[in-house]
Amino acid sequence: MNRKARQLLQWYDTHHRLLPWRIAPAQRLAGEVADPYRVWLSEIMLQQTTVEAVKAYFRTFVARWPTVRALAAASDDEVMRAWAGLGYYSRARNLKKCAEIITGEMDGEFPSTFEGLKALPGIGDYTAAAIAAIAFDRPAAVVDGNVERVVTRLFAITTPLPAAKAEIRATMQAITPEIRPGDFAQGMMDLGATICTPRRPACTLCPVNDGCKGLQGGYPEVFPVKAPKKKRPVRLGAAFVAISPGGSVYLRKRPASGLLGGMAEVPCTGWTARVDGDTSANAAPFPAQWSDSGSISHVFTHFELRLTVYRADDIPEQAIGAGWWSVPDELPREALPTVMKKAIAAAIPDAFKGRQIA
DNA sequence: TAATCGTGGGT
DNA sequence: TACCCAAGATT
Repeated sequence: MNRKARQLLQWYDTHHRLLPWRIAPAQRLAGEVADPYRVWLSEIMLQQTTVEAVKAYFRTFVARWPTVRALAAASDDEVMRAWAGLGYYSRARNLKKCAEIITGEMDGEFPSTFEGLKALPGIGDYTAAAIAAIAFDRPAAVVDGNVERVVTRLFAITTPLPAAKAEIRATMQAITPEIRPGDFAQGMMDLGATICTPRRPACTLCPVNDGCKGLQGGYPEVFPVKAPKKKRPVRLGAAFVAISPGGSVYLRKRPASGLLGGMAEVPCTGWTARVDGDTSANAAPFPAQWSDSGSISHVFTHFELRLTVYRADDIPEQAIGAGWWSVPDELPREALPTVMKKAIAAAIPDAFKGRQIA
């Protein structure tokens, strides 16, 4: 085993984070192996998402669906409702698809190889390598944002991301040990999350500082070098909150693909990342006494959306298109993305009973 | 390769 | 305020 891997594993043994999806150290030392289902579920949830945000969702999911078979047996809507608020909703759609494939075509067993895992929906290079290493003890090169930072610093890689990805992966592969590859991968990520941080890394506490080219150069924090990013446009639109005499809100389902695909919404004008929508009450989905309830702003990855919110009361609970009327008690359990909860809360301040929306 | 795809927290 | 960042995948 190479020197860096040995140092990193020794550090991980005493400094690893205790997380709900990891097996306890004592169990690990006793030879117990991680449950591939829990590893997979956590890795999907953790894609571009902070550990803190994932913890509660992970606990909810495993309590409700303890096995991949249980998840496969759930309805699409149940899964989308449970995922609401976590973002990147294609992950939830692919999660369900993947569970169905594993249950229906693989006898409930996850593939144990990188290639087999990567062929499944929602599993790309990172996730396939992570599951292979953590759940199946395969020496796959696990490269996430933490590893990109740690590796570019260790080896002073000056190629900008994303062009540097191939070089980083090859370097990670070269230092990944045959023994304990899963712990090595998790150790690299823990190191990036706690010591080798984006700003002001704690190099004096780093277990591999003796061989770090970035530290030797004097400015480890300049790594990884990244290509310049474009600025985020502002888009406009309107949202319409129709309320029945009983306090129900009219909702409809968004198209299965694209932004917020498959999630619930209040009727909106046709805003997209590229095009503004109408912001006037004239654009309402049906005629009513629409009154201005102010506006909300929501920041997506690639654009900012400003919605003018309109409200209309005492609308009879009649059929309108393909939507449905959601009673007050059900509203918090609908598959509403955060931007829609904000819009509804602008029109009905206590719609979510003071619960934290964002 | 470049866009698309959420949300929350930190500085 | 305005960025940056977070266990990326898909098209």
